Amino acid sequence: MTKNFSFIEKLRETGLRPTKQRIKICEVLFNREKTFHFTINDLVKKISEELNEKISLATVYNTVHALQKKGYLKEISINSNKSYFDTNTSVHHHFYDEDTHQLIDCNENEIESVKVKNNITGKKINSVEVLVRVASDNQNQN
Amino acid sequence: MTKNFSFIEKLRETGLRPTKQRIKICEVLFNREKTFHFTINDLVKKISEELNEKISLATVYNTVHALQKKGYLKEISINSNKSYFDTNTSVHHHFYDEDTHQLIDCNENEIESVKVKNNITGKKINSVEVLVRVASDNQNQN
DNA sequence: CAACAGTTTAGAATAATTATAATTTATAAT
DNA sequence: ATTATAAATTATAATTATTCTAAACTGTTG
Repeated sequence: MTKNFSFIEKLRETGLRPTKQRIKICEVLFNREKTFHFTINDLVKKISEELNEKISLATVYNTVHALQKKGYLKEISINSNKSYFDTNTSVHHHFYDEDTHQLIDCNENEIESVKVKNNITGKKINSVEVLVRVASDNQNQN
Repeated sequence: MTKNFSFIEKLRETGLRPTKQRIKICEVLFNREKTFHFTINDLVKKISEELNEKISLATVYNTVHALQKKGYLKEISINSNKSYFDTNTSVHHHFYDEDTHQLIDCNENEIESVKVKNNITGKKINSVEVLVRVASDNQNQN
C-alpha cells in the first residue's frame, strides 16, 4: 500500500504517531477526489463501509480533533447538535440544506466576496465565512 | 402591568396562547435596550434572577422554539455544543472572538450585503449569515 | 527486545436537547 | 358563569453527541 507512506510521513512530521487507526482514518478522509464534509458518525460509517474495519468511537474523536488542531481539518459553524468537519481547510462558503442536513460547498463564483469594512480594534480577522441555509420551498411556514 | 399587554397581543396575533409563562419569557427577552444573545441556560438563569420565578426547562425550550419559528428570535450558527439565540432577528452578522469566545453583533454598515448568485435548485434560501472569526494578532498558531 | 510514553478501547459520565404522558390552563361554546 | 376542548406546562425519562476514565496495547527509542 504505497499510498499510505505519505500519510505515515505526514503524521510523523506533524508529531502524531502513525498508528494503524490514524493511517486508516487518513485514508478515508484524504484519499478522495472531492472534499469531504462529515460528522463523526459519517466518518465511522465510512470506515466500516470502505475499510470494513471498526475503530473505536473515542479514537475517531481523538484523531479528528488531533488532525483539526494540526490544520488538516476544519470545523464548520452550523447550528446543529453535531459538529461538522471539512477536509477543505481553505476559507470558503457553504450551503446547508436544512431538510437533508447536508453541507454543500459554494463554488467560488456563487457568492460575491464579502467585504468587512470595520473590524474589532486590536484583532485580526482569521476568516470570513458565509452560511446559506436552504430548505424546500414548500415546508417553510409552520 | 401595562407593558405586558403588548406581549399578550403579540402572542395572540401570532397564534400563540398568551400563557403566564410565555408572557414572562417575553418580558425577559424583549424588555431590554440591547439585543440579547443567549443560550437556553442563560435564559433560565435570567428568569430566576430577574423575575424570581421558575419555569420548567421544557417550557423554556418550547417557547424559545415557538418564538423562533414565528420569527421573534433567531438562532445563530456557531460551533458550540449549545444553541445560541438572538433577539435581533434582522439580517445581520457576527464577529466571533476566538480568544474570549464571545459573539458580537456586526453593525449594518460593517459588512456589505452578501450576494448569493446561484442557489441550489428547488430550494429556498432561509438565511445568509456571515461569521467573522477574529483573534489577537499574536496568538494564532497552535 | 525491553521500557516507556503515547494510543486505543469499552464503557461510564456528562450535557444539551427532545419525548412522554399526566395535569393544568386558556378559550370558545353553551 | 360553567363546561368542554384543545393547547400548554410540567416532571421525568429518553436520546444523542461528546468527553472522560482507566486498563490494555503499540510504536519508538535505546
